[in-house]
Amino acid sequence: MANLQAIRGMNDILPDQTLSWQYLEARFRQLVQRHGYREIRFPVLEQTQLFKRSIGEVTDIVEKEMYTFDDRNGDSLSLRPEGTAGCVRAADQHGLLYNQQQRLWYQGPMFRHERPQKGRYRQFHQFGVEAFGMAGPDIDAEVIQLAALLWQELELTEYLTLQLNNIGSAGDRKHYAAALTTFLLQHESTLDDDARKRMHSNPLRVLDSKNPEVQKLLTAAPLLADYVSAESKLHFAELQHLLTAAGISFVENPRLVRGLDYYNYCVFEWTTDTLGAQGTVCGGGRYDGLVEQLGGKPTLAAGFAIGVERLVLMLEELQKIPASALQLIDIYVLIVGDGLAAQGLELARELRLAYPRLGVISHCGGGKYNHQLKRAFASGASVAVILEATAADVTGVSELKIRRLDDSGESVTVPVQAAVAKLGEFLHISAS
RNA sequence: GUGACUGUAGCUCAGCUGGUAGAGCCCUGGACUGUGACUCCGGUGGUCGCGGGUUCGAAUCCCGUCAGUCACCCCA
Repeated sequence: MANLQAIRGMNDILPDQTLSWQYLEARFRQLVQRHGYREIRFPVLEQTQLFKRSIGEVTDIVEKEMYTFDDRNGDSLSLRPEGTAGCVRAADQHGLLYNQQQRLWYQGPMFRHERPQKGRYRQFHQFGVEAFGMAGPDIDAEVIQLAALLWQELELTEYLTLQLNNIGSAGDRKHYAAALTTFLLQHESTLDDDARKRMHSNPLRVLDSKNPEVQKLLTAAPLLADYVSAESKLHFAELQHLLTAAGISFVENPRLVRGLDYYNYCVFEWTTDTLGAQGTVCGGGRYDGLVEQLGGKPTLAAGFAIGVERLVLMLEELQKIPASALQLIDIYVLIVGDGLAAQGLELARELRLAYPRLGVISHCGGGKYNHQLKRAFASGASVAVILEATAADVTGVSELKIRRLDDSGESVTVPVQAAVAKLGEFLHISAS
């Protein structure tokens, strides 16, 4: 096994962690479904062309981060680096977008070939929602509010900041990019290599350069805000109004330019400073042109994606996972002595039947009293039920003991027939 | 793709200037003829990431490689 390891950047999620994941997944699923979003599932593998045409040829994702390879028949396939493209393809292919409104959500692994670091992995997971056929800004606001509600349920609101920007239409940005390039060309000598390269391939990305020299220069550069259409400004203003009315605070960030080409009008990001360098936990926006770009009828759309690993990291570091979500086992049945296996199994079955929400383990593998009690404590259960045979009882016992698994050691002895009811009393719950 | 740091038992780590490996935790058996966590004694468990090189001899030095961590880039 020593030389058979997981692929770099692809993590095994072990039992200690899956409880946190399940907690988060349950909260998210419940929330989106209460908002009328329906789940869609689509393949992990698609034609490479789908991602090139949606995300954009000159984006980092397509240029250097996709897992791309040839199928046996020579077709170029890629592991999905994000969810929106596949979601749109699937929805359109099956007619879900034909003159309809749709609220969809998805969940699953995505793949990008990047150098792993905290909060960034080659296989990572996203929750996403996509809403089609609505002109917004009301739907934009709905989608953002959905995320805000999730933070609230997870008690993360105070650690997250919403950033907004209006990036206009694709046409607006083309005009702006031309003006920006002209400006940059005039000051080429003060640019660094990175900026000089991007100036031609994707000039907007020069805007978020971290080089102070470049930033200084940019204070004199043309502003995107001067090039975006009046409609997009109206849309953006109305969205802000709706968010304010909903009590959702935000900051405008004119430098917020997302790495995927398909966005238009409003884009947004939720960021945190609790995760180190990878602070973006959720990103999204409106993408009205994408469906048509992929060959469908023009369809309005908006959505976002959440990074699951990053959220789990936040929840764990801030200790926001409720203890109840981490306790799987409530009752541990000790079976001490020979000949009690059948009675022990039956008792555990009855307990599970009576208390469907509780976890019950019945001890397997025998062992002495001490050994089994130690296991009971280790399981995290709050109560032990102790079946014990004396020399005389070889096929069953008539009494058992219920013992609290804490320092008090409080216990009661009851007839086996009364065990189910007595246990409920002990735990302050009632049988179903 | 670039950089810095790291890689010794399941886990956390020690091993000084080279002489073929230890501790704690965990697990397990027993001390106290049975009620976990305390104390004491014993036991299981390691190709020292992998591959080369230097050397009489390398966990320890050199090179390469793989992996981890964090950062750059970019994003979830």
